[in-house]
Amino acid sequence: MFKKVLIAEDMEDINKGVHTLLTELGVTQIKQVQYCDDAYLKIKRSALDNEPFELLITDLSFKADHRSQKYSSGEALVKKLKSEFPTLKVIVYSVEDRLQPVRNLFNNHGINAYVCKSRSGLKNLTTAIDEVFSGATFLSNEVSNAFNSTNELEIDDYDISLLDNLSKGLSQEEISALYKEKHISPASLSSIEKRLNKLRIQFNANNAIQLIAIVKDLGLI
Amino acid sequence: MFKKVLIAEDMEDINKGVHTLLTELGVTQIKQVQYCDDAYLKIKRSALDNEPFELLITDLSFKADHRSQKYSSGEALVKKLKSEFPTLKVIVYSVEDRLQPVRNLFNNHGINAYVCKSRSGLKNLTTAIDEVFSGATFLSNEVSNAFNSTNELEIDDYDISLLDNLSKGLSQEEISALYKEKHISPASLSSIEKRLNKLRIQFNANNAIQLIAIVKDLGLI
DNA sequence: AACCCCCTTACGGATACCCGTAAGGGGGTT
DNA sequence: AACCCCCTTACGGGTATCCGTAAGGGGGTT
Repeated sequence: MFKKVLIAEDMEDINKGVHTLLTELGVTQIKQVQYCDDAYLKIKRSALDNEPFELLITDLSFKADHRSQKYSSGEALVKKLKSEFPTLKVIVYSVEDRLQPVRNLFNNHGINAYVCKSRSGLKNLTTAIDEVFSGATFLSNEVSNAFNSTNELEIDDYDISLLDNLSKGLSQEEISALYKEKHISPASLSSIEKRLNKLRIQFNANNAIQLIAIVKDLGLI
Repeated sequence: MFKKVLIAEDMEDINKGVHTLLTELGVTQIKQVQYCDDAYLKIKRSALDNEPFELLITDLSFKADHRSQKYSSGEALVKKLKSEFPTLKVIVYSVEDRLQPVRNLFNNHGINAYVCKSRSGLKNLTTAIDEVFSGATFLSNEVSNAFNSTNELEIDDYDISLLDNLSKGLSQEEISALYKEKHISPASLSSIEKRLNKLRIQFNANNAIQLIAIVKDLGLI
């Protein structure tokens, strides 16, 4: 079993619950932090001291408060840590159950497990820790179809950018002008109309208003 | 202090944390449930047995699973309970920090306290329990300006209905026709346009698209 | 090179949205 | 009754959107 584990979780009750679990699993060195920056510093410090953490269990969302943070989310923290300490195992433990963010964490940041906080969250977390310790990955069944491929979308970053700009109040013509300026292609009004038309069909929306409402609900923007 | 308290919270780790807290506060009879329907049944049962619960601490969101539920959210549960057992004290303990839902819980359902889950969640919960026990109400400072009046809005149910129909893809003309059919006033296209114009100004939106994006973020619809 | 496919772009018409102006119609005040 | 205020409604013009059609252009195949 892991010997040295760090828990990053801003809510004290959950933090306590995970700590209890780890103790039961026989982890001897458990540290807890409530801020992302503290997590980074602790892991950095331990690495320098040649007593590195083997596993990080982290939440995704950390409420902002008076302390200003360099890393404001679990995602930012994981991104930084995985690039600097590739051997560190990371389990994300979050309520987030949208597929897109989960895919992103695996594909772009290389996390080792994703566990949804839920009724059986702690049980899943136990399994995840076992799996990760044995070198495998783990995915809660709430989000198990994140890699089902056939699922939703072939919506790319361009589509997201389009929807995002729309939701910010830009007209399609303004988006066109913006893309021409930033040399993003396609930039013509006509192409933007076409792309939005495709998205409307894909999401079964009558108009741009409903389209934005739908993708907001899905958490795409 | 309260003698008999029920905790309704689907996540086992938090549930456990709250239980520990209550024990430390000297509450002798603590029951825990992970489903809204169980909460209702337990409270009903205890009332019939003349050993009623004095306090309910409940979450708002309960993840749906295989068990179909009559009350799917903490709000539905609270609404039902407060109408049937007006003397039951209710503390809502949730991550939700949008002002509108909080206002709604106090104004329409008569809850006694609202505590945001956060770093200092358990501490706030302790205060809330004390306050409620002494007959007062409590509001986490994360949402303390829910009743600041000068804050946002005088947006009424009509506005919400308008925004909701817009987000469902209806054109303004279709909404007009719908309102005429359902005898909702004002129903004319002109009035609907005016109302939406007011909302756009109020929320600083360039167009209907951005307006919907904003009110979705605020959780108004 | 000639060909084909797909993506980008341009244009035009129908519809919807945005905005100002103005007329009708209660409800309360004098 | 006459007046005023506010809300509802009607109408018209400008702009944005939705949607079809068609022309240009790069990349790969024969």
